[in-house]
Amino acid sequence: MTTVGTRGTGAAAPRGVPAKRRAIMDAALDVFLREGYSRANVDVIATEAGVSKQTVYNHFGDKERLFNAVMEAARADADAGAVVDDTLLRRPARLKGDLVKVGRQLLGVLLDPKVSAVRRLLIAEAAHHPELNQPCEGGDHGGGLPTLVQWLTVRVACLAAQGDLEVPDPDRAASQFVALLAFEGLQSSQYGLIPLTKERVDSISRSAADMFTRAYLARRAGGASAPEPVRLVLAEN
Amino acid sequence: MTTVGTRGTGAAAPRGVPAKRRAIMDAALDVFLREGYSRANVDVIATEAGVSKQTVYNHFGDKERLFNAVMEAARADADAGAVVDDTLLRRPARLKGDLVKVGRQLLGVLLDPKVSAVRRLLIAEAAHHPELNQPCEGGDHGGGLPTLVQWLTVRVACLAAQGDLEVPDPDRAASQFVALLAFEGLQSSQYGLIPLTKERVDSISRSAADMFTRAYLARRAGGASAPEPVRLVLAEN
Amino acid sequence: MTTVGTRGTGAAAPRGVPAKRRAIMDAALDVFLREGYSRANVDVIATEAGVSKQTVYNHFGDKERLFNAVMEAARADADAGAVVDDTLLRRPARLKGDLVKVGRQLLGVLLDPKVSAVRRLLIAEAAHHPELNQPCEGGDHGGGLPTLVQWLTVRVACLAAQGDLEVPDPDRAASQFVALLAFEGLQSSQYGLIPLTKERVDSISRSAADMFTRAYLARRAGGASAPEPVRLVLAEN
Amino acid sequence: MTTVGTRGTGAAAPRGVPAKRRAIMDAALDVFLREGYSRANVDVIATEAGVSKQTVYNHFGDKERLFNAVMEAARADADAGAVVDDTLLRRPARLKGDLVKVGRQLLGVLLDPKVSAVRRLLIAEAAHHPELNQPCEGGDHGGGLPTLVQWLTVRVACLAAQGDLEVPDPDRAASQFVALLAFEGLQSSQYGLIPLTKERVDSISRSAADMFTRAYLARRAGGASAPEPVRLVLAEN
DNA sequence: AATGAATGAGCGTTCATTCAT
DNA sequence: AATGAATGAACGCTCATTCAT
Repeated sequence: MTTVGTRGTGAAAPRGVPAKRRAIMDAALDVFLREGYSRANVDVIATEAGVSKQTVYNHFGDKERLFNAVMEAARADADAGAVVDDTLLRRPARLKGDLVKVGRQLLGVLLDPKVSAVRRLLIAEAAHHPELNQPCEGGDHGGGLPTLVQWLTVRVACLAAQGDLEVPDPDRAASQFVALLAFEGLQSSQYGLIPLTKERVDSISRSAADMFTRAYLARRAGGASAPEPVRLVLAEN
Repeated sequence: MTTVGTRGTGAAAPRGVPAKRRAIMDAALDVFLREGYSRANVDVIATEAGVSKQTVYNHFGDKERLFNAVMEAARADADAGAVVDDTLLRRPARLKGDLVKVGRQLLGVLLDPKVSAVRRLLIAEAAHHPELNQPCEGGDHGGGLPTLVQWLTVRVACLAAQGDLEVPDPDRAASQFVALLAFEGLQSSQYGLIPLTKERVDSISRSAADMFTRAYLARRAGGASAPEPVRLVLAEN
Repeated sequence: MTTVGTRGTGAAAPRGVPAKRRAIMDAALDVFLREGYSRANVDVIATEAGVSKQTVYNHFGDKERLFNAVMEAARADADAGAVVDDTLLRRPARLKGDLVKVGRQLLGVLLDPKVSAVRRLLIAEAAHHPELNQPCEGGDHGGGLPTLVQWLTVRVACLAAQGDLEVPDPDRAASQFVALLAFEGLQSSQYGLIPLTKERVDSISRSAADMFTRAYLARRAGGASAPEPVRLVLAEN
Repeated sequence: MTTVGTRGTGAAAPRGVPAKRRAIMDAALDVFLREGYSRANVDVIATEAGVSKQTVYNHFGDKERLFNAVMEAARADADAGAVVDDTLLRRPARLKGDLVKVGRQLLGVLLDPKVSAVRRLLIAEAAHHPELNQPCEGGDHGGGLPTLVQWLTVRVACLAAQGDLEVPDPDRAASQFVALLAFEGLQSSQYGLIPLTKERVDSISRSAADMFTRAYLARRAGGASAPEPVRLVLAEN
């Protein structure tokens, strides 16, 4: 028996159809991200995948469908990787500090080179491949943003329920925090093309956390992160 | 007289080198925005410009330089169009309402179909045409954002100087307001691909204005723009 | 059975890769010789070879490499065809007559239309394709000259060893005989462009043979073609 | 008066029609020799001549006629430059040495880079421009060979008349001497593409002179240029 | 006579896709 | 299912030539 099943001979060099399909998709993603859709060359994809060109066509029909399959998978991957430390934002006393940490982590996944390349490609090809952006409502461009916003929404809602935050709409507040981080981060890094310095990441995160706490931190006695006397004055009213 | 001089009969059909150059750039912008860089066909550009292909090459050397020239001009145009009503944000009593209006106008210029197409193309080609995004620091992608932020910074600083706002850094605050608007707007509209409903624009603008005022509105007696009961409740504490 | 295997029905219409490669090279040689390198049109070559243009590029990469491959093969062919009657120059008594015959045959292969066309093309493109003329030392331009000179050198050396010729350097003498023939022949025929009359060929051959015998024939008794008394005197030593 | 006649303002910068015609021809010759006919670009010629393209067309009609005019002039120039020291071959005692000197000079003019380039171009384009080689009978390819042969013929005839040479046909003998030099020189130098070392030139010249004297030197007392012992023996008679 | 702009045909090369094995 | 060879349609760019000034 020469050709074995998918996991026949162990993990060393998986053979068989699924492995080839996977190799093609990996190579295709690389090439599409590197070159863009129309510059990408099916020959190059086949070569980098180690298969013949016809095999690519047998599996995916044409370049367009290959692209769609690859980008869908890429976005799923990006979503899977969009996680932050789940222990954060659980202790009110550390709220602002945790927000900064959340910001740093979020910028990390958001500006990850591969995730960024996916996002740029989705934006680039949005007009020519309408089916790409339909499924994901809210118009996410490949960074797992909905996942992150959802997580943050829950945390904000909890903090609000505990009285630590004063938010009229936790979902909106979560989105706003992400917006502050993401917009600044994307603009500064040319949509992920040039990496941000650690200082810049910190600065962006602190700015966002600062505005967020200014806006939504509950104004009660001992608010550590709201030392301004004006608030006290306001409270007197 | 059939053939007129260079500036013969007026604006009806301007002749001469500048007019041709202009026609080429207009056609090229159309085609590039419609098709993207590598899909764009120089033949089509020439035809749409009403000139021969070699005339395009005589003027611009090659496709790449044509692209650069066109995109540079497009960004300049976008910057020129990036203006909001300059009478806004001058009367503290109307601050929040004015912020909402500023937001609506800003989203209008930001999501203008052509401006959006330019931005998408700049993002799409950033990796292959590094020279495109260098000049503009802060990494602007074709929406005249720096211009708008600058204007807003001035207004914020004035309001802060009058004591109406309490902002540690007017530039940062202006950027944040824009970030709230722009990120939400871009995500919702697929980077300008699908127009936003008037309601969505209003919603985004109000959310941004709300967060902004929550964060930065000075808390002094008679804060007209902070009528939320929550604060009153808060004041009672 | 309509479509046959690679080597199906014999020589009638050979199929397969080698046959196509050969067809391309044949067509390319024809076109290059007819038009020169830069006038030659790859489309025409493909059509004359009965293949598509991309097949040409699959096999040879680009026009330049196709040219190099074709010219190398053409020179090898020319060398293979560069033979004269090997029974000549073996009998001293017929030396001069044999030299004339050698001359005629040599001019025949030298001025063969195809060989001449190859030589003209090699000369024409020498400056633009330096790799073409490097391998063959002595700077041969496609007529198998080294082969012929080598053969002649051997014969001259043998005759000298027998005392029939008096040559200080057989190789040089052989080259000189060829030079006399070739230069006159090439000049007269416009480098093979216009065929030489039989009379002209004879005249050139006789002149060369005459000078050769005058210069190198041993001066001993009975030298039919050397009636000068000096030679007789010389023979007495 | 701004534009003056051809020699208006002195030799510094000749103006006027003839100067322009000359400038075009000079530039065209450069470009044609450098690039060959079909690679040569009329735009480049015009630019190098310092005139506009249309001026080229006004003067010469089209590329073909420009080429013909230029090549005709180039051959005339080459003929004009084809001279050797006219004091040579006048003293029998120095005959062989003078032949070597003639050979060196002849190789010098024959392998002059520009003359060689003209020759290569004439050979290259012979098939496509039949009118180029018609006028000059004997099929000369741009080196002034007929001129040199003619001069040499006269000298050989004189020497023969004096009894120093024994030549059945001075014209043929002169051609043969030139053939020995030229063929070897052209082959060795890749038709003038790579310069010959001084040693190689000497070697070629001596070989040709040696064969020539062996073949045609009159065998009488005092043959100064035949130092071989056999000849000395011969001289004793 | 001279110029700069313009033209249309053509060329080398590439690419997504399909046959034949 | 997989391969290597083949295809035809484009595409970016160039060039000899001409028009309008």
